[in-house]
Amino acid sequence: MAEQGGGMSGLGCLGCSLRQRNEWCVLSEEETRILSRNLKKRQYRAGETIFSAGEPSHGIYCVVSGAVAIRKGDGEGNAVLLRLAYPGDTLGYRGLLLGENRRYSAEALGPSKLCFVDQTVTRLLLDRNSALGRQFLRRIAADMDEAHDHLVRNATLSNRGKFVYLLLALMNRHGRTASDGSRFMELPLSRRDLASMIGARHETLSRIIGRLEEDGLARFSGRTVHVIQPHSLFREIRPPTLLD
Amino acid sequence: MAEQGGGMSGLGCLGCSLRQRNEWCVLSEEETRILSRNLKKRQYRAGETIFSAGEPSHGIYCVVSGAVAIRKGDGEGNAVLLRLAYPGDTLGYRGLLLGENRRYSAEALGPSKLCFVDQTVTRLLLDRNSALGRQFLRRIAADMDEAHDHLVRNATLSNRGKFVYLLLALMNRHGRTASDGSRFMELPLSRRDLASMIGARHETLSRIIGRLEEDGLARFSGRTVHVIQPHSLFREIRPPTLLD
DNA sequence: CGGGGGTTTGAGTCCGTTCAAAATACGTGG
DNA sequence: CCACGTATTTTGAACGGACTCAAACCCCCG
Repeated sequence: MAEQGGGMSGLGCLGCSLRQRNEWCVLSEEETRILSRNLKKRQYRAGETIFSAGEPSHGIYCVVSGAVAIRKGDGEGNAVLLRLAYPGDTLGYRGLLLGENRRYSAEALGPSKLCFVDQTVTRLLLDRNSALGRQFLRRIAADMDEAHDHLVRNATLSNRGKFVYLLLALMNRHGRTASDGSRFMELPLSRRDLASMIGARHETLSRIIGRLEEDGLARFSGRTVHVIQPHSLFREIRPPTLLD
Repeated sequence: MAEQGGGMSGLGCLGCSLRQRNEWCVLSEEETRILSRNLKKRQYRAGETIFSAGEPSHGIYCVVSGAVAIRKGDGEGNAVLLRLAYPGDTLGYRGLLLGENRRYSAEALGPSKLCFVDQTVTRLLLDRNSALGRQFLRRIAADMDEAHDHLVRNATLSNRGKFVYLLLALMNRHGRTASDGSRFMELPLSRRDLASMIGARHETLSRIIGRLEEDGLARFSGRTVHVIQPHSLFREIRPPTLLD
């Protein structure tokens, strides 16, 4: 039977459709077989933690299906949701590269499947195939850009602006377009987590959501969001530009 | 004559003391000579711009002496000072890796010396010596950690907290300890830039500085800062922890 | 001496937080 | 299937922080 989102049982990584799009795509058939034989695939339940901050890094994870939340604390008990990871994303490469303990934790948002690749196997492949290292470089460089953009938005936008941006980003991933052109989605996150992503209290987020509804920009009901005119949300974050 | 902070004229990179501590340290003597022959060293005046966002990436820069401000705009004219780069730091590797235009700009804060390494030379060395790629991976991974910590602080700390943190970080780089144990420094940045680093208006920063002085935590006069008890500043950002 | 940038200060307003309580959804066991 | 307890979400009121707009100030430089 074909597995959902992942590979065909018999072929291992060779049959994994994700491999086309992530860093492992540069591996030869032989190398891919090495990878296949040495990874552990595992199913996680919703809310289950994949790894936690502070524990030693034994290898990297590759998201096969589902979604994963990357959380990071500041040592005072405050935890922030840094970003979400989706099928094809690779987690935990930094611990591997720097030989440090994990600096953040990863938690399955819904039922999710992940592959674990041991440190020694990764190193082996990294040595065998120098293109793999280059792929990781590109990946991290892209992640870096994202983090920097995030920093700029945080310094620039209001809480409302940050939330609107987040909403549009989530819509890109999780949204579907209705027949009338409006868009809707199931939020993959609790309000608490949404709030922590924009660095605000959950009460504040509640009010922001309230105001967004008043303004007719979106309708929220439980975890489903409905955006009538996505365009008007864009105007929120790219505000009154006179020349445009 | 020995050059300040950099290398000895005759030896090129081989004599560069910085090489010990940055990613180029893994190059062989032969490779280092290739590097030497193909880089352009240049002096920048205070405020001079090294490269700007949007222009194509032709290579990477290595800070030899001085300090460099990394600025990034959000497309609306708001520019944020992301971080400072110091001797030994390498700039602009992302454009190189992703083959994209520069996404931020770099400006010399004071008189600074930088080496420029062309794209083709970097690629050549990257191909010749796979350890160099690994070094860059480690470097970016570390930068990434820094960016993520920055994100968490932004989501967690108040403006005052963020500024105190910034002050302590700058003190680490630029500070000197007086005979009585207090510490002082020349700020390398204008208040405007300091404000943009914590994502606040410059007026707000002024008031924060005022309050810091009222509270006896620091004394500001022009660009010189004097911190009597650095310890009490630490208490500001690692707040009332009961068990400690 | 007169700009001009950078910096400080002031007043008013809005936004975001805190603390507290009510309302709603959710999962479990009866 | 319902009742219950728990966790999440919403709402309220009061406070404080941060922003805007504006004016004054300062200091350096021509």
